[in-house]
Amino acid sequence: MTIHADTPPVSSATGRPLTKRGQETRRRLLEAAEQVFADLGYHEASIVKITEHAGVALGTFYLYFDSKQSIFEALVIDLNSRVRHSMSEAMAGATNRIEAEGLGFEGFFRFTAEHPALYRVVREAEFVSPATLKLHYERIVDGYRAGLDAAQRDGEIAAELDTEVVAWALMGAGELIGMRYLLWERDAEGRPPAKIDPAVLAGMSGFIARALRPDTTEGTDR
Amino acid sequence: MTIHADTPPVSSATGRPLTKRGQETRRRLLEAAEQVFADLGYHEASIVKITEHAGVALGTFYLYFDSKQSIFEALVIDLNSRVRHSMSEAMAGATNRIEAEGLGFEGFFRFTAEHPALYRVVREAEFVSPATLKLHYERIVDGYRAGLDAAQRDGEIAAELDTEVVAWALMGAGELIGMRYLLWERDAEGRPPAKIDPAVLAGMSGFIARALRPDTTEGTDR
Amino acid sequence: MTIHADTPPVSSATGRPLTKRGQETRRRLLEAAEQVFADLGYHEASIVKITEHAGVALGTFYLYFDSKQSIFEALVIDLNSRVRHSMSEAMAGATNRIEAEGLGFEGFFRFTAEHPALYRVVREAEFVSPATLKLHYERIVDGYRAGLDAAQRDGEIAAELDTEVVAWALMGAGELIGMRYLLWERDAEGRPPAKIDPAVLAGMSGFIARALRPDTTEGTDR
Amino acid sequence: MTIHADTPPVSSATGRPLTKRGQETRRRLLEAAEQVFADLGYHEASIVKITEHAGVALGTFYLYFDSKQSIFEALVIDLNSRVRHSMSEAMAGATNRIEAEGLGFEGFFRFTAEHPALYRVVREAEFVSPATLKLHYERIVDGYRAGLDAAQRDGEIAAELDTEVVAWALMGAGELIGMRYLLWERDAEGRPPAKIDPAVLAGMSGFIARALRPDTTEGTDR
DNA sequence: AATGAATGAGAATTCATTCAT
DNA sequence: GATGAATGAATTCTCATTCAT
Repeated sequence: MTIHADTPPVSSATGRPLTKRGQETRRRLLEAAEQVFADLGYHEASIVKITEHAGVALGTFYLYFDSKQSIFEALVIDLNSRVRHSMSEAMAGATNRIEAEGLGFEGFFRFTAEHPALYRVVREAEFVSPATLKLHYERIVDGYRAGLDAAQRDGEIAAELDTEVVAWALMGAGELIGMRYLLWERDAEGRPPAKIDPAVLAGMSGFIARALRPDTTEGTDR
Repeated sequence: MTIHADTPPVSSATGRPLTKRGQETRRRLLEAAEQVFADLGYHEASIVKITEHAGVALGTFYLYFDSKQSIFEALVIDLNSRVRHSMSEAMAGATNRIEAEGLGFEGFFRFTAEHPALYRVVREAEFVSPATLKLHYERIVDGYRAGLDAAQRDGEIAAELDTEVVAWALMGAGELIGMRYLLWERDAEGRPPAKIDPAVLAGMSGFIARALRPDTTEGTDR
Repeated sequence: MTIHADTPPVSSATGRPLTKRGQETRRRLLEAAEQVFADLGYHEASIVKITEHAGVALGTFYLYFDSKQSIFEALVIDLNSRVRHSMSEAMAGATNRIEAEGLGFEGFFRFTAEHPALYRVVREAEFVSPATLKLHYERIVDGYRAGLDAAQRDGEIAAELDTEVVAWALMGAGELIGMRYLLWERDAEGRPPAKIDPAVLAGMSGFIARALRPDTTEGTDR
Repeated sequence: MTIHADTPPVSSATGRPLTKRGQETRRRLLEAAEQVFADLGYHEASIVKITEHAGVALGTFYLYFDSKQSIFEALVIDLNSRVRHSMSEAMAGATNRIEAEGLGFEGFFRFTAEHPALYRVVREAEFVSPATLKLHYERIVDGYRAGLDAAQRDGEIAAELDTEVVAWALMGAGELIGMRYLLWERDAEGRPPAKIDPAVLAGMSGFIARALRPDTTEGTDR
């Protein structure tokens, strides 16, 4: 579970650049935060728990982050860049847009299964840091939408679709499917599934394919 | 904003049946809680704020509810029954299933616009009371699914759809659309819209209609 | 060491009027605060120490005061009204203004000896609550000045004196004399004096009398 | 604002003599401390702020001073020697003792106007380092008193005055006048006065002159 | 000499819950 | 039924000081 930063100019809470040792400590705090937030949610998590998990003293936290909220925001942003990375990687092998959507969801679900923090943390962000939450969704939706727009231009999906609305709908669909079939699902021994049930993924992909496909017959769009 | 209980045998925290005066107090507490939770979210809300809003003394709260969590759960359940009522009412006028889905969403969005608490409160429930959250979603999804199953039997929607997966996807899609276009949207004066933008609703309905429509007669496409 | 309030409409931190029990608790907190601030100064004092001294729980403090600063301000104001009371009582028996000034100082020193908090607390107020400090000094100075003005009108003290400047000078003189000869003075056993050394008081009174006395001779000026 | 030390054998916290570079660093720390303490008071000041202001690293502080309290004491002592220097310089031109007192006050006020730190810092010393505070006052008072004693011997001031008490009284009077008319006074633009209002100085000098002047015999004054 | 990361005790403050009236 | 004073555990955050580099 490495934190690969979108934010290479890593700096402390006071804005100073960090020494190597400092960067290492900051990284440990972020990883601990991911774990703790994922396990307990934002409100049950505490800075004490994060620092204990990270193996540093309480005061050390404040060398790197201003507050619980600020590490939370850093984490959401980090997770966001990782999930998008995971999705675009998954979509790379697609031969057409509709297939790409399916693969994108697969990447999304894979990331979710491996990082349940994403869900928990993001959904709690609504009250904690609405702007960050918005940013998170918008970034994903923007990516979706760009793909849908391109596909529309190429005639691979129906021209009449409102790509923005569709992108938000797909985002929401994916989120709830992930919650239902990954976070809530338990096998016989009460363990969460390592990956999403292929049947569910197929059902989801089929649903999307049907919604997106261009209107039949001789001449398609508009 | 009346609380019309699904739970008519209203009783106090101690399990005793309530006098008329008691029922009135309980109702005022629930209404205050809806307001306060909607405004502040679960964690920022406090029992003092709820009782102040309700115009009763702090101690009175505990005559009616065991804890902060318990009034929260009561509220989620109440809201759930109200939103489902709102949706089925909206769907009543439909002439076919696909139209019904669109109308159902309209009802859902209308309720959301009028009761933003639903969103906020429900999404926070994940950590506060996961079982209640599950129950909330499952109740709605079950309704959806029953409709989809019936429609499938009647050939009004595609037979190959996995109705359970579709129901969860639609639930998620509706939730995020509502969040994006109702809760986050602001007009020029910074006021939230009273109802959802018809274009968005149309986009959403079209999206769903495309996804659900049966495959064209003689030869299914693709 | 009773707190006799200038502020009879005693109310809690939230502004509500208090029950009898509440008033009693508030009083105990103020008395404890006087003790603790006097012993330790503002910064070393802590709310825990105050509540322990008062024999109430930590949280109880916040039912009555917003913050450490707010109880401090309440205390300064209370002490101010008490010291002025003590001074005017002492001056009551005087047959002329110059004698009154001497007796006023005596009252001031007596109060200081009995309530060392006044000094300590007031002098620390400069950074903690400058407005309160100003108010404290101004109230005393205003009293002084009014007396001096009246005496001037009656020809009991020199007409050429700038009564405002003199009032501030006397206030400062009294303060430092009190500090030096009451707070810092220790007898053979290391105990503070119960009252000021009469010789010092005489020296001080003489000094003031000389400064204030009207210019000699036949006809007082103006 | 140079720190001209009374303590030429400057040494580090460990007692070692300092190199030239070390002396420079120490000086910068003291100057920064004067600024920071003056602006924020003792408790709000922090070592980080002092080192940042001085442009050195945090750890460097402890090469030169044992603790926050120790730099504070060094500063009080430095300020004390400077204010006394300023006063004796001002008194140098006097032709008699009573005039000298007036000029001394003028010097005191001038220093105060230029170095508001003196006040703020000294008055906070009561709890932080009582011994240092005592020392500060005693040094000034001793100077005063020596002058008064000499004047008494020469018959320039009244023989019956208790010079020690008078010296303390004058010290206190000067302090409060300075606080009131320099530190609290603000012109129309909210800026502090660069020097004391001449009318106040005259009022103060007159007050002192009256108090000190020898008793008439046949006809002394004016 | 200088640096700055790390420490951890201690401070203020909040709030769900209890209970005597 | 209703009240509201009291509780105290838990939380966030600060900062003087230490020490390895």
